[in-house]
Amino acid sequence: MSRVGSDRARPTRQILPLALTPLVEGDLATYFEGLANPTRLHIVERLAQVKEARVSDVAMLLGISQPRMSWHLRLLRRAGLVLTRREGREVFCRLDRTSIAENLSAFTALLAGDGQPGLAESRLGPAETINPPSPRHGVERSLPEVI
Amino acid sequence: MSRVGSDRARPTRQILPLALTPLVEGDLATYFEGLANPTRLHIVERLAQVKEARVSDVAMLLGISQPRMSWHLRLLRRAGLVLTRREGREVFCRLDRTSIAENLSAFTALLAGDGQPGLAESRLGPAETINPPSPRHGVERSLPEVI
DNA sequence: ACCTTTATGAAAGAAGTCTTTAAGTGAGCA
DNA sequence: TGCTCACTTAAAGACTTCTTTCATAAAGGT
Repeated sequence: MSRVGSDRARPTRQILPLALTPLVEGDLATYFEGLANPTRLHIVERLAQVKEARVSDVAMLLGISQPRMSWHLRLLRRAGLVLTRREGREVFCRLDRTSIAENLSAFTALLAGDGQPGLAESRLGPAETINPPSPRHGVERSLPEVI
Repeated sequence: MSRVGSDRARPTRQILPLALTPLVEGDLATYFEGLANPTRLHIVERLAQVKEARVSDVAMLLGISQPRMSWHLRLLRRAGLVLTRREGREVFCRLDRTSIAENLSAFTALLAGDGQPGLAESRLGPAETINPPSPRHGVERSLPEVI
């Protein structure tokens, strides 16, 4: 996409006036971008097992260089997946479980079909009986306690 | 990444022998890649509201060209987010809610710290009392019913 | 002050994503 | 058979992401 700023820069949000921004999709896309890479998923996996760890320890354990670790850490922070904290000359990172939970439940809300139905019933295919008739059939808003 | 094959091609899985593949990270990264783009999130959002819809209807509603729709549909299929079905000369698409739920719970399992602890307790930071002491503190394996 | 350790930043190049235009495929209809 | 509709695929180019190498900053020990 476009964002190149210094960490908290978001593409869509930054340009459009607040009232017109899609909001949800922009933020969620940034969030999932943080997870859309094997290296970053490895980092997340490690941090999930260990609560908090020194940046260089994680880098060494995953066998990646220091600048590379730093790059991915930046994306992870921007995505709201990881928090970092300086202590002396070391930096510790850990999962931002609150933000993670918020984004996940925003996503499940999206899956549940929240928002205006758009091309609702009128634009359904001919053979339209795949799912049994239920007001909003599938996804449920369970999971808000995923932290 | 690398995958360019004809839709179901996955990078890591395809090359390494089955027993040695990282599995989780590779698949999850592909899955999240499908969600890491505003256009695709819009498609997913629409499909969540409507169960099933003609490809061209979704494209028109989102104001994107047909090839562009097709491109994103391919990534969505590869990510296990969307299923398509041909009927006559029209193609209908819908969310693959089973696959979505599987991937989401794989992710929450990862967040819960499943797998060997790696650099576990020995590598924790000095001021280590951010979270109250609980066996595996945060994320819970709730959500398997997210379809 | 100097030196060491650790983290971040910048630049450059390879690789990947995304979009458009144009061509190809499959299914229905004349 | 030919024509049209509804999609998919190919090719090319613009733009991003990712990685490496080199340089800078920040903190602490000597």
